[in-house]
Amino acid sequence: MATISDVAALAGVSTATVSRALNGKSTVDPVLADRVTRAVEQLGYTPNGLARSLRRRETAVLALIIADVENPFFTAIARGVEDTAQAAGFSVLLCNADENTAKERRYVEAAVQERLAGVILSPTPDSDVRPLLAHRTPVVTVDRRLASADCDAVLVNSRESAAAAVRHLIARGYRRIGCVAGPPGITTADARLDGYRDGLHAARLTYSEKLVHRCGFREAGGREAAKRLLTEPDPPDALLVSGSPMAVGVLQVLAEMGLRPGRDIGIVSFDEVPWATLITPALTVVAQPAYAMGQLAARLLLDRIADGARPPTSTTMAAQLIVRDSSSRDG
Amino acid sequence: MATISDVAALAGVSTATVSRALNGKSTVDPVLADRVTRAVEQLGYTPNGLARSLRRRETAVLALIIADVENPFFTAIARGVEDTAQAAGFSVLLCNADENTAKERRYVEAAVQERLAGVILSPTPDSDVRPLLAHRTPVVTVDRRLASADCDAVLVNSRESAAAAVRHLIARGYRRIGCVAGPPGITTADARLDGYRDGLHAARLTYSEKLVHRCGFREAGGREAAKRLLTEPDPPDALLVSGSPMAVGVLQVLAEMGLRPGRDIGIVSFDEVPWATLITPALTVVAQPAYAMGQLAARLLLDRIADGARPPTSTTMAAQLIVRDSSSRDG
DNA sequence: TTGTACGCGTTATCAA
DNA sequence: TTGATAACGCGTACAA
Repeated sequence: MATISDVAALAGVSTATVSRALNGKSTVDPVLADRVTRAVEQLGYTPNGLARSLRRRETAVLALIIADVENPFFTAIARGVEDTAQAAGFSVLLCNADENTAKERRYVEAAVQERLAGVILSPTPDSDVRPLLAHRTPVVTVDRRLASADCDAVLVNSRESAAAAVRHLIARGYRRIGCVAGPPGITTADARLDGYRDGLHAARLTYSEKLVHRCGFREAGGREAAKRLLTEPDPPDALLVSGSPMAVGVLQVLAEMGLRPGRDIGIVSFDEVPWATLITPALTVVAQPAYAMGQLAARLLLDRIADGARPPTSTTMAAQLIVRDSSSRDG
Repeated sequence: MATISDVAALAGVSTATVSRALNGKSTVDPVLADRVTRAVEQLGYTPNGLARSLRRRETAVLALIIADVENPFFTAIARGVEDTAQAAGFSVLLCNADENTAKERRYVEAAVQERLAGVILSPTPDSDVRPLLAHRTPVVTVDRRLASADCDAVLVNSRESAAAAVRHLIARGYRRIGCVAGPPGITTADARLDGYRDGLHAARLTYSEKLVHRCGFREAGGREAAKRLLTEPDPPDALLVSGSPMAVGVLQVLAEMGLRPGRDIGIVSFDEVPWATLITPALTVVAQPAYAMGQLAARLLLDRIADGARPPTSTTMAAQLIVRDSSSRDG
């Protein structure tokens, strides 16, 4: 593969001149610049990004470490990150941690090794970002917050929106409201559960552990939770569900049991999905601004890459309750 | 940040020994190896992947360039690629080309610059992989085929499965079958349209351009197509749809027009989705083995990275028609 | 404005 | 087995 020396030789100039001509830093004689351009074309020369990064001591690559690539919420974040990064000339290394601490750790270490410019992470309870901090790699968390929070965070008002969802269900006449929550320790899961309690409390309804099931965020978790909660002696008459893959599982079980959302059991789920209005009754959701969250996370990270000294910020974005018929008795 | 020299100095050995101790290539005196290990820990040393790649003249990073990160079909591919790559010690740079030639070209050039080990690509009609081939970067196409096909390809029997879907609709009594197809030039879109014609032809049904609408693969495309086809004088009584985001658009329009899938209009869509059984009637689909396609594409690429000389292969995987009620008059 | 020469942090070669 | 040293390909002082 052609190197800068080959170009220099063919153009009859020094490598320094080639470098300058290509990077347009210093001014070079138009005649020489032209010779360089020709030589580049003739040789099909492409600068070696590795050598360049090594020399410049910086990379134009971000890592985005998310819990599940197949969850539309996270892919929307990814698109937001990617669009923003791309516009700034950065690439994005998408890492699927798969809710798996070991995989996440490998990715964190790879990010350090490859000297990536920064990392956007949706952390789990056992996330360890110390390798990143130790090497001064900027970190921004998205969706979830880190216990040892010494970095920027982009969050959603999960607690408030969960409470609002519960209040909505109560207003619609549901009284025995259950909660399908994510695993303990995951900050959004905990926050939504807190909001759920807040909502009950505000209406003087009593909280019961029998109405709560904590499970994985995927379809299987939703199935498991629905089966468990709905076969109890005194089952809930409504459910707050903590994500769209979970909601798929819950809705499947309801169908199998012959329960109709809305009429038989009120349903509100986190995350807007394209099929929300295709099912009958349509699904009431708490829509999180995933794309905007990704954009903001990327902007914060790029910002911090440019200025490492800025104090950490924490931004909370508002989710929006979209009322449809799955939370209405006559839906 | 600590370098290999720092480690060498602290351990009282040469950098060569440190390198050998860390890479376990040659055998080193256990005593020295131990001193190195301590020094590494004490300094929090992490090898510089850039310098290593530069010296070794190879990278352990693949690029996956796909048309749309928010399309579940592609994210399933991505997961297959990622799992396989990860197991082999490779990272995956996920690039969202967004059905946009310019973005794709930037990514292709970045792959060359960064000397990535290989590229997996779902090409558009104007994809240009010459920069990759020119630099001997291995390429595997997935889902779609490249005109100038000098690389491995992982495909689906799109034409046959489209024909099978049409035969199924005919067997269910639909006679005026329409097709919502992707943009011209995209090989899967063209193949599915060919299969659609095959299916009609086998049943001696006449093909009419009035029954075909070509549009983008996203929700908006599906909406546009459905509106157009269903407001014609003699509208279709069934539709073959070329992907799940498209299907969402089509189904929305049907709902708005008060048409019930199955009874009023038979529907078969490409790509299995988790919500297929949640809608009423449940959606008949042509399920493509996306995850397996991703796995295979990654394996082929890794294989070719190891042995560039192997002749190009083309693998076709079978899609599966999953019959549900949206293609049944009494569904 | 241009060229020389050095260093970025590794790994590989070659002697010892 | 170990160490000194030369690349890998580029950017950039510094001198001309």
